[in-house]
Amino acid sequence: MKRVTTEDVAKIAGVSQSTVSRVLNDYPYIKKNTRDKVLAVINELGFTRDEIARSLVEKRTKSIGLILGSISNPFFAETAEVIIERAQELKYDVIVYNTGHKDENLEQAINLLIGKRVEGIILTSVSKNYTEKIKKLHDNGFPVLLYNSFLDIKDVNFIVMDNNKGARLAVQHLIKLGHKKIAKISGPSKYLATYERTVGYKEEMMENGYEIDEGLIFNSEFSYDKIYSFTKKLLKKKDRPTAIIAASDQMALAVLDAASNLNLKIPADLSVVGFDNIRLSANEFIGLTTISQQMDQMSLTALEKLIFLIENKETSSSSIQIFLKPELMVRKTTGPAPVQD
Amino acid sequence: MKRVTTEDVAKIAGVSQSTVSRVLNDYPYIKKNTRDKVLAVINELGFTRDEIARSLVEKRTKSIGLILGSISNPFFAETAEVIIERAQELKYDVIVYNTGHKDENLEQAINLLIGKRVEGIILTSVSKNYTEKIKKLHDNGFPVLLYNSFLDIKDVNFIVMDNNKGARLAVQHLIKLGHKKIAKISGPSKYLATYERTVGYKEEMMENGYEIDEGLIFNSEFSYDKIYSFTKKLLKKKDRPTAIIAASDQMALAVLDAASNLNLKIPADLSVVGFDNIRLSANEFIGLTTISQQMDQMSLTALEKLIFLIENKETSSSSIQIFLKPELMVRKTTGPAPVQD
DNA sequence: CATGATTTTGAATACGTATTCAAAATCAAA
DNA sequence: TTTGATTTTGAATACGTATTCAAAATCATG
Repeated sequence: MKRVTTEDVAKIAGVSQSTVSRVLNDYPYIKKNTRDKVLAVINELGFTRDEIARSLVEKRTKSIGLILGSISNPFFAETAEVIIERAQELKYDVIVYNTGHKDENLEQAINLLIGKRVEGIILTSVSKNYTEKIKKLHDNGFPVLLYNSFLDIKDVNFIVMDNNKGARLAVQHLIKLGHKKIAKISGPSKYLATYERTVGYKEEMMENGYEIDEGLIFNSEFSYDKIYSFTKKLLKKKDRPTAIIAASDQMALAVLDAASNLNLKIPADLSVVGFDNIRLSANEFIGLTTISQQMDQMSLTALEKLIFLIENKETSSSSIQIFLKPELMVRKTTGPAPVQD
Repeated sequence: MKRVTTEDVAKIAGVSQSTVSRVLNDYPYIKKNTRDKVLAVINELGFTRDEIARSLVEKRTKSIGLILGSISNPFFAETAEVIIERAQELKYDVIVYNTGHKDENLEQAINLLIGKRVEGIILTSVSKNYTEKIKKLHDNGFPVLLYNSFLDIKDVNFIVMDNNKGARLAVQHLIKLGHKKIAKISGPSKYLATYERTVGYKEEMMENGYEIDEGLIFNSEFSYDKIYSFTKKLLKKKDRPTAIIAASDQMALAVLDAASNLNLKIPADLSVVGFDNIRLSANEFIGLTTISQQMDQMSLTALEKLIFLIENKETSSSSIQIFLKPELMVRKTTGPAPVQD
């Protein structure tokens, strides 16, 4: 499949390469006659412009990078969907990487994306270990946007939920329902969001006069199997918790699964709260009580802000820092605390 | 952020641009001395090779396109995850598009990807309307792989499940459980897979001595809301079906949701079978009976076959056509037919 | 139809890299 | 040391496009 170039088109149309290029770019000063001739040849040969070559001279690739923790988690999938669709509308394409929450993959993904000259990157799930790397990118004027992920860097662009508040909402809700033994299963401790939520949980517990039982706070990888088996172990204990706050809706599903395996009734025996409000949570068959992140809006904003950063790189210098308000969505997986023996 | 080029590096290191390029590409004949000098400068300046320029001369982009129907459907999300991760290992990057099952988006995505000079495309959800377009690509020697999607084109590469057989498995299972009124909610009729499954359904019904009730066969878009409200209407009827075969697990979830809303017990009042076997289906809390597509293997194979096609474009000419065997996964959403009044 | 303004075109160049070709430097052997 | 082979380097060019700059063609006006 020999590539057809503007040169080829030019030769056949009997004009110069520059003229062909002009036709492609809708230059004003082209005789209708030649334009038609060129377009005809373009059509005939099935010419398509080589965007790679174009990128080289334009110094623009019209593509962005999207680095996700794990696409199979609906939180990321739904995010990706919104971002990718909106990007297509804006004529950007999206190179997606999936880190599987592994730091080395994140590092590699960033490097490859920079090499491919993407014009900006949306990053989810950035661990504390990468603070320096992100800072350097940002300081170099490269548009980076942290999504649902927070780092302690001055001026870096991010869009996140107020994690502390989110955790507090979950705790408040459960306390109101009479729960005293509330477990918290968090994500890996390398994420700052994890830390903040844990702090929120602790603060809210204490402000309500409960002591913090460190034995009820866990960090875990985002692996279904790990959460599942871990939860089972937890729920088999004599003094098991009556409620569990999971770090994400997906985790919550694994928790529900474990509970189901032990024949615990939800919410009669156990209340479960998730985080994210993925679409599935609203499914009446499941009805997961959760802390909503306004995902659709968050991801749409993320994309648009990134594009804004890209297209106003020179002029604007202010950074974008958005905190979204979390919201409690009460559904079927939470209920009054059971009277324990 | 002025870009650092090999030229810049060369100047500072006191060598020629070609030498820098050679160092980057691990050419054998470079004096240790100069190599070290160059590498030092590269490091110091934070040089990263411009893969765009490289692509232009190498005539390779090391990137592929992935066109999905809807990433928020776990079937596609899980597929994407496997493909993207394996691609990263093989040093390819993946430009993802989401068509939302809209033909015009598919068309645009293909064009943009071709423009970006991706070396191959994995396509899901290709409607019949695009047979010609795909055929042309394929005939031009461009590596295209249809994933879970079938078109009536000679020699085109695809990897699909045996849809007819899959539908038959579902029907067999339900018939064995005593169901007589089995509804089939299919995807849009523009997909050949839809057609094949419907045929499988009909054939199996007839071979078991049941008459085909066209009033029990429906085509619907993959929209949660549509499926939900449609199913509710269907289930409110006096002579409602006792079992429903959905076109995908995600659809099945909407069906379950509708049933739940009507207070129908699953599977006592209604049996539901899905298609795909997304991970969530195995969740004990849900336990969806479904037809498994061996998704992980299917997507891994898809990527590797596409790469094979790319890297052996010249030599090999045989096409890749893989039919995977569907498998029935019996779980909690199917049970004996209720005795109806 | 001459003139100047305007429209239309082509030749040449740049983008950043890899590679060819030839020259320069180094080395080994006599 | 000289020779011939070998290693190491640089200059020039190509990849496919966009754009500058100047020349050619066309037009309007007197």
